[in-house]
Order: sequence, then C-alpha cells, then structure tokens
Amino acid sequence: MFSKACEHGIRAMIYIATQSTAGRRVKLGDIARHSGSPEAFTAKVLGALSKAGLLESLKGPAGGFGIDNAAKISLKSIVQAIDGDRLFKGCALGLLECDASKPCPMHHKFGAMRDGLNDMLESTHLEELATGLKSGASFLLR
Amino acid sequence: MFSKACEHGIRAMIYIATQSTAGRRVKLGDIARHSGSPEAFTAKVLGALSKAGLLESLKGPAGGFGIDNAAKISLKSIVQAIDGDRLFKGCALGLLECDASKPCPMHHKFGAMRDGLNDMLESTHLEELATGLKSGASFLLR
DNA sequence: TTAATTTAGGATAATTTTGTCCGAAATAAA
DNA sequence: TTTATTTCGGACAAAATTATCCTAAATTAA
Ligand code: SF4
Ligand code: SF4
Repeated sequence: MFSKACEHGIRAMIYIATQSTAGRRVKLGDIARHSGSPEAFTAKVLGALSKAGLLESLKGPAGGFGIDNAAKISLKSIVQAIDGDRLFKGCALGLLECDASKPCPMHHKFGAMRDGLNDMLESTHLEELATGLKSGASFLLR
Repeated sequence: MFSKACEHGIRAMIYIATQSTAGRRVKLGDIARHSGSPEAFTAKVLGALSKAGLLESLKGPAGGFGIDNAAKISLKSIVQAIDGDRLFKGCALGLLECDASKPCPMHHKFGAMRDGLNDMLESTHLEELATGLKSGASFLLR
C-alpha cells in the first residue's frame, strides 16, 4: 500500500508529534529508535518532509526536528510528500492515464475504494494519532 | 497498491476471460498484446496463476491459456496468488504483526479501509469485468 | 576562535522487483 | 516418426527501492 519510505516517514512524524510541545526538538537518533526505522534512511525521508514544509529542522547542538501544528498536518500530505500522487491518481491496473471517459475494467469498483482511502487520509491528522500513542492506546514498535 | 506483476496478471486474466468460451485457448502472444504487458513477464505471472488453479494451460500447437469459470474467480484470489496476503494482513505502518490488542496508531482508521478493499476484491469476479470489456464499456489498453 | 553537536546531501551498496533469454518438455499434426 | 508449436522453468539482466556511509555545513557553547 505505502512504500517503506512512507511507512518510516509516517511513524517518524507520529513520534515527533508526540514530543513537539512548546517548540521542543527531537534528535534523529531518538526518532529512529522510537519509530523503529534505520537512522540514515529516516534522515532521507525527514529531509523530504522538511522540504515539503511539514517539519521544522535545525542543525547544531540543541537542534533536531519538530512539528509546529500537528493538528493541521494530514496523513495525506505526508503520503503525498513521499510517495507522490500514484496512490490517488494512478490507475488500479497500471494504465497510463486514469480517464473516466475511457475507463479500465476496474474503474467503477476501484474508484469508490480510492475515494474512501483519500477521504480517510485527508481527514486524519497527526495530532489525533500522536494523542493515541501518548495515551498508550496505540504502539509504534513491535 | 498492487504490484506490477499483479497489474499484469489481472489485465491478462480479464482478457483471457473475454476469449474463453467453450474451452477455447488463447496464446501467450495474444494475451500479452491485448493486455499491454511484456510477453516473458506475463508468462511468469500466468505460471503462478496456473499453479494456483485459477487458469488452465496446455502446451503444444492449439495450446494456450483458458479460464473455465470466470464467474467463480474473484479479484481477490488473483491478487492473493500473486501478491500474497500483504495487502490484506500487513500493517499499514509496516509493524511486524497486525494485532488488534496492540494496535498501531492507524489501526482503527485503516482497518475500515482495508475491509472495504477486501470486500470489493472478494465480491468482484472476472466475468463481470470481462463482460464490460467485451461490451466496449471499458478498456485494457491506453 | 575553537570544539562539539547535529542536520544536509551526495556517493555507494544491498535488496527486491521487474523484465529478458533460452533451452527443455509437452502436445498435435503431418 | 518427424516437425512445428507452445508452455515451463531456470538463469540472467536491468531498474527501482531500500539502506548505509561519509563529508560538509550550520549552530551552539565554551
Ligand atoms: S479503474 Fe478507472 S479510475 Fe480506476 S485507475 Fe483504472 S481507469 Fe482510473
Ligand atoms: S493499523 Fe492496526 S490493523 Fe492496521 S495494520 Fe496497523 S496494527 Fe494492523
């Protein structure tokens, strides 16, 4: 469904969100450890998210990563920043274009599914996921 | 969403289904041409589907591939034969197990989505897709 | 200014997925 | 039996994804 890069990115973002109160920064090492991702690869993914404006980063001692507005960051914006639009725009059967006027055989059935996925990712924000994690209702490592 | 192998496989199966009346066989070359897939790779995928019992194959002249019971073959059985269970059982965030008693932060939101996908793939059968394609309501090439 | 810390980014490596090639095996017809 | 046709299967190649490594740049504090 999502690429590994995207899975790493989402887990990292959720963890960062749990730690980002009052402009606090988290270091890459902590993020990797708490989200169960390889450190160097996580750095790459965070770079992309940072460039997309979903994440603040600061170099040097007392530097690290932080999220200002977890309530405003949707899962969709994260997925889009890492995996692009393929999940939202691409054809289920891999046809070059997804065109309702010349639909592939799965067009109708798949469209509903994809809209559901889209809505879910658009309406889910980092804050609620981070809250669940902080409260112990959900987990990032296993 | 689906792997390339799976996309090729589904397209091939739909085309074969359109041609499989009265035990008629279709040759690999025709399948590849009409489903827009590379021939040799398609052979690999069809091999897997054949081994999974979703497809009859016969060697030699007048041989080829055919589908007996398109009405009984669900999309899910095809996806499962090629991509395995990852889409149905794997964790959205890549955690090793998907366990409702120790859920990942996306568990609830994602579960609904995945159930929807599962139902759609289970309830969609080759026959209806082939019918749409034969009637000109949908297309395989673009 | 110097040293320590931490992200940024490019080069490289490993792995997985995708795709190709070719000979062997099966089948049917001549 | 011989020949032509077609799938089968393994080896191989290419490309994409995932992951690591190392140096540079920025920042802070001593
Ligand atoms: S099924 Fe239709 S809408 Fe869905 S990807 Fe294919 S062409 Fe696009
Ligand atoms: S969100 Fe829950 S159900 Fe979905 S994959 Fe993760 S652990 Fe499994």
